[in-house]
Amino acid sequence: MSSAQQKPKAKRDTKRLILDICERYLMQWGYNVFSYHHIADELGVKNAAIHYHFRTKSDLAVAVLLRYRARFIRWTQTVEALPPQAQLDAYMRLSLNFVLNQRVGVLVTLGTEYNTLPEPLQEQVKLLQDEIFTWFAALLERGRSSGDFLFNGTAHAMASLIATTMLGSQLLGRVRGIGPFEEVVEQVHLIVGMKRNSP
Amino acid sequence: MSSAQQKPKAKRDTKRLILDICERYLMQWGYNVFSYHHIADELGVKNAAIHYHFRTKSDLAVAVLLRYRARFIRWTQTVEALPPQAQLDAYMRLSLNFVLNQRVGVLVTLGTEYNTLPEPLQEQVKLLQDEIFTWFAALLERGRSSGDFLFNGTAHAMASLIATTMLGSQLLGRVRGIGPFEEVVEQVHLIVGMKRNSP
DNA sequence: CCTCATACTTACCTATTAGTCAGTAAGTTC
DNA sequence: GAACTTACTGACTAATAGGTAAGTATGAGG
Repeated sequence: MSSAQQKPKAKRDTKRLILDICERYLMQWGYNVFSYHHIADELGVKNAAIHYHFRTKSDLAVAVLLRYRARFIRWTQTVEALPPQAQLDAYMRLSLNFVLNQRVGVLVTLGTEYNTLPEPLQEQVKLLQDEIFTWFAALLERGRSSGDFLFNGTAHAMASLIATTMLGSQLLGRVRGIGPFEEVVEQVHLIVGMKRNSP
Repeated sequence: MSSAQQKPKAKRDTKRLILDICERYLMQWGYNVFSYHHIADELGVKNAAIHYHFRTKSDLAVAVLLRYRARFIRWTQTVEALPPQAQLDAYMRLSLNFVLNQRVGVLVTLGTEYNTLPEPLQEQVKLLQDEIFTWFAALLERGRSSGDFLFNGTAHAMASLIATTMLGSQLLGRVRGIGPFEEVVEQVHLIVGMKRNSP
C-alpha cells in the first residue's frame, strides 16, 4: 500500500476512533480481555498513542460508558413521543441488533465482570444500570396507565423483570443465535398484554 | 482383589480441590481472569502442580463444567417429586444463593465470555445450557398441565423467558444486591400464575 | 531391596500485559 | 522565527500469563 503517509487537512479524530473500538471490544469481549495493543494495532498506531489519549485503561472504559449513557438518554428522547408498545419494541430491537452483530450490551459484559472492575468503572456501570432500569419503570408505568400494557404486580417489578430478561436473552442469543432470542422477545409481548391481533 | 480398595491414606484430594477452586473462580470472575497461579497460591503448591493434574486451562474448565452439569442433573432428580411450584422455587433459590455468595451461575460468566472461549469449553457451555433450558421447559409444561401454572404462549417460550430472566437477574443482583434480585423472583411468580392469594 | 507410579518442585520459556519516559515531526500562535 | 502545543514513536519496564522439562521425595507392590 503506497498511501503516502500524508496528514491531510481533516485530522484523524483518533480519540473518537479509540472510543469506538473500545466500545466494540467491551460488547464483544468485555473489559478484561482486550488490551491497548488490540486497539493500537487496529488503528495502525503504537500502544503509547492510546495512553496519550487515555492515561489508563480504566479512564478509557469510563469515557466509553459516559458516552454510552449519554447516547442512551438521547435515544430515549427520540422515542418518547411513541406509544408505549412501540418504545418497548424499539428497545428490544436495540438488543436484537447487538445479538445480530455478535455483541451484547455493555451491562451484560461489565455486569458479569463487575467484581473485577476498577472502582470508577463500577460506578459507571451502576449509573448506566440506573438510567436504563429507571427508564423502563417509567415506561411500564405509563403504559399501564394508558391501557397499553396489562400485567400484575408493580410497574417497577415488571420493569426489573423485563430489563433483566433482555440482559439474559442476550446471553442466550450469543450462544444459540437469534431464534431463541426472538422467542423470548415474543414472550415478553405476551406477559405485558401486548399482541392484541396487531399485524 | 475383591477387597474394598480403601484409600491407603487420607491424602489430600488435590484434584478435587482444584476443581472446587476453579469453579469458584468461574462463578466469581469468569474464565479469562483467573490463572493457574491463583489456584496454586490458594492450595499452597506451585503453578506446575496444577498442570500436572490438568494439562491445560481449557481442560480444567471443561472438567469443572462436566462435574457441574452432572451435579445439576442429580439435583433435578432430588426435586423431581416435588410440586412444580416448589421445583421452580428451589431453582430460584439456587440462584439466590449464588448472589448471596457474590457469585453467578457459570452460564452467566461463560455465556458472556463465549466468543473468547476455547472450542471444547464452548461445547460444554452449550451442553449445560441445553440441560437447564430443557429441564425448565419440561417443568413449565407439566406445571401448566397440572394447573399449577397459568400463562400464555408455549411452555418452551415461557421456559426460555424465565431461564433468561434468572440469568439476567443474577447480573442485577451482583451490582445492586439481593433486594432487586428478589423483586424479580417475586414477579416471576406472578407471570406464571402462582401466588394466587397464597401469602 | 528394587522398581514403579504418584505427586509434586525447581527452573525455565515465550508471549502479553498496563504503563512510563524521552524524544520528535508537524502544525499554531505571537 | 521562536515558543508552544498536539499527536504521536521507540524503547523500555516489571509483572503476569500459560506451559514445559527435568529432577525428586514418598510410598506401594513384587
